Amino acid sequence: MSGPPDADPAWVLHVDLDQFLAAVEVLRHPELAGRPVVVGGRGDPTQRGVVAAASYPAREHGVRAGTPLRTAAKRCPDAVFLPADNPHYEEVSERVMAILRDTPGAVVEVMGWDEAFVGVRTADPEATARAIQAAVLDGTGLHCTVGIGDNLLRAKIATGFGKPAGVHRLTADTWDEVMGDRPTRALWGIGAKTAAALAERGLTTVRELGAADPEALAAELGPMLGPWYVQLGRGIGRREVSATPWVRRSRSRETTFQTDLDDWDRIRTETAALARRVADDITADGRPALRVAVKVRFVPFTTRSRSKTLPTPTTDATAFEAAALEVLDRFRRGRAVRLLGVRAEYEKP
DNA sequence: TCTGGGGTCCTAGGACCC
DNA sequence: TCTGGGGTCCTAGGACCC
Repeated sequence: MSGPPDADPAWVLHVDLDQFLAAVEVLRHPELAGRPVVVGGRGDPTQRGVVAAASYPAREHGVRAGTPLRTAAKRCPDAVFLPADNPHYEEVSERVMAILRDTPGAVVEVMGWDEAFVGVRTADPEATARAIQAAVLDGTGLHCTVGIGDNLLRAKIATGFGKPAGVHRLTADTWDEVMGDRPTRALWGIGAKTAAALAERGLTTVRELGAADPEALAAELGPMLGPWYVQLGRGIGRREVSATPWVRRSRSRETTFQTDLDDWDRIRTETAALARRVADDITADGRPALRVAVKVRFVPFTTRSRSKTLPTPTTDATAFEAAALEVLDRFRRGRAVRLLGVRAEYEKP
């Protein structure tokens, strides 16, 4: 499917909305502009919960996604705390994605509420990036950053250099110069645990990882993961943006309780309620569940899961609930519980 | 720092079958 | 009788991402 010889080159643009949830809240509460805004949980910093998004003024106080709300309130007492309003964010996100799809010649692959890859053929990707920024701002009032790359990995990483509201390009030509000396943690797909595991093997920088032996890492870190990490170190990744609609593999609901649960009857009741919510979701999806899983987080924070393949795939709420309770009863009782979760798994697409 | 909620994919061991 | 090898499914856990 290569184009004519003089066709414009293919580029991957990674479009990422800046401080998305906080920006959306400021849009509908204009008096909050310029103030530290923290979105997360029920919007009550005395309750259990973490920050889903913080505005830049809040980030200056060390508040970021994942910070416990209580901690955020200590670090930034002047912050405005708001509950997460997911349905609204979904709606705004849809409008943004529609704007991206209106980009001439664009293939759009949505990655989440606030980001998407856009594949385009052009001689001037920066111009396309600026046009997208202008269209998104004009259509929604939101700012975004655009990373430009010769594959998805590099475009995604480029975005980090363009924040906020900028455009940045990262390609094979500049990879080593820009990324070579950085820690492996800077790569998309390498988290704290993997970075530590790599460091134990003497691989601390992106350059070192890229020069590592894939076979050796396969033996130590997994047959697929090991070689993939080396590819990451080299900046190699998928080049084609896919517009194929995403097909979900599972549905889940979970709750952290404000006070720990001791009573097993109550734990069963709560599990049954979660199972019914999941059953509603799978009914809405119109796909039978093949498997049910129950997750229990015990005090202080030990998390365990149990699951079973259903004798018959089902969308029936009563059967699903009964199966969830059956799985729950396989846990050891007697320890206090802070979180319960129920998940349904679908057939592989 | 006292740690949400919703997802995806990979790994490894055991069961089971031929 | 004491011993193969491959394939697939099931299950639990880990790691990562938004």
